Amino acid sequence: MTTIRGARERARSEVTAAIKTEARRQLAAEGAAKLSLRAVARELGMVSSALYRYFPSRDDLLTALIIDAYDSVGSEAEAALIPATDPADHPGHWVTVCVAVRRWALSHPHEYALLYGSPVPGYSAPRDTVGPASRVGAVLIAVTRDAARTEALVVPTLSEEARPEAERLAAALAPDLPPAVVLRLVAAWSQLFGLVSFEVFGQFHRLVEDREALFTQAVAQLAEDAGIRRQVRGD
Amino acid sequence: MTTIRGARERARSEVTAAIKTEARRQLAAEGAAKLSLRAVARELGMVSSALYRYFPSRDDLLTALIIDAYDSVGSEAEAALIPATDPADHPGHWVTVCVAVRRWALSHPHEYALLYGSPVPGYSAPRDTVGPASRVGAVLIAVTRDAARTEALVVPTLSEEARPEAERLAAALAPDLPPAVVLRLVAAWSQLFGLVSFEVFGQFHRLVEDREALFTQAVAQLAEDAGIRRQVRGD
DNA sequence: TGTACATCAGTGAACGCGCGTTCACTGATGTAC
DNA sequence: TGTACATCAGTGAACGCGCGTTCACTGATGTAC
Repeated sequence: MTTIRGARERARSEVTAAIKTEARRQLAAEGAAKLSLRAVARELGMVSSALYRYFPSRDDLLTALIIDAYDSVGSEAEAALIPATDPADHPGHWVTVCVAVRRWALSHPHEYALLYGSPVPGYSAPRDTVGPASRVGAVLIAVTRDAARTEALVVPTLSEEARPEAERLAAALAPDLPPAVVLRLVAAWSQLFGLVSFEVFGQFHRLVEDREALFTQAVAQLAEDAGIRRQVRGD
Repeated sequence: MTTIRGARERARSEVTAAIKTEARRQLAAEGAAKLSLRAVARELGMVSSALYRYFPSRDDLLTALIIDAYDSVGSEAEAALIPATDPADHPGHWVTVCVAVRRWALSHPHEYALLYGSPVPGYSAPRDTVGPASRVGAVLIAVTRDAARTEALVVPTLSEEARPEAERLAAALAPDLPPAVVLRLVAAWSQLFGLVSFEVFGQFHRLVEDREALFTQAVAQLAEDAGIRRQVRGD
């Protein structure tokens, strides 16, 4: 069929996009709690019941926004790796990715809160969010893998208590990496968001001034603890 | 005056306590968003307007709960230090404190979310919360100070970029400790809550099984990075 | 090419809900003389 | 010890708000013959 999509189909995707855009605007302005179907419809000059042609409920709209937001941070993190920097500087790559995540969070605080803050009461994330939610973690794994490939990875110690979990995680996430490293990657991943959350949620208020300096030193330490080193010789 | 407190005064503090208790119960059951003055009053067999004799607004009630919650984690953290363990094992003390915080969080998830999750929209924490909010951090400083006193503290490196902030933080929080250490303490403090938040907020769902093992290894690493060591000789 | 029918976006009214806060009041407790 | 007045906890009605969701409907667009 060479027919262009009919007017109906085109209109449908345009309106869907407009709803998401307006919803995202309200989310950014007021936070997830204040996001309401009625307000979105009002702003779009529609009647609230009309939105039900596009999203079966408020939760489904929220889910769409969550997926978009995960994709938004995820692609920022991925993009941070692209500029051709020193290919041997693996710790530098790691820090660059973390800095990109922090920057995204600071410029999208409410979307950040939706992803990494308190769970929205009564809402439970459906399966579709799992993929997009793992993109940032995947980038951290990629950086580590790259270090391993160029022999710039020092395997850290692994206690007997932590070994079983480390092996499970490695099998699930990166079977090509040493379990001790994967364990630290998962911990580092959550600690990265601890640093970001404290800043975004205001815990550093009147306490830390140069937050970027604190952040940079801390994430560099995370890379080091995971075993990521600067590459000594090119191969 | 040797008079016992009059009936009015006694009644007042009893009712105030009953309101807080019921509010805390609803907070624990449903989360901060669902906490309403009307529901609390209903449960107490009062009329909603009566609560205004005790708390001038919903936000003031929330503030009281926040302060209580900070005091609750804070005292758990402090209490974790008391049992007479090996006094030379500073890293062990550190881990014990962190474990206590994690345990409190897991058994009070909604109160945890109120303190360390997304800020409640439209609510801004008043001054009175600052003191209680710093108790956990103060315990971590105390552990570190104890290590320093017994020469079990190795001062980490400090980059030129981070030095000014490290010195500011040290001056504000613990002038007796090396700035490099204080910088890492603040970072560790936020990373500790990153680990806890990911667990409480469900990010480890279907990913990490033995969360205690992951947690323990990660916080032990935080202590090490801050320079806290086992004491070699008694003094 | 024209007609009959099916699809579906959007309307407008309604249901039922719960919330925070104000206000004039009643009646019990406390206080000063 | 008794009386007059002040204080204050709690009542009940009301204000004004906004929400998610359902449902019978109209009218335009698309499709099959």
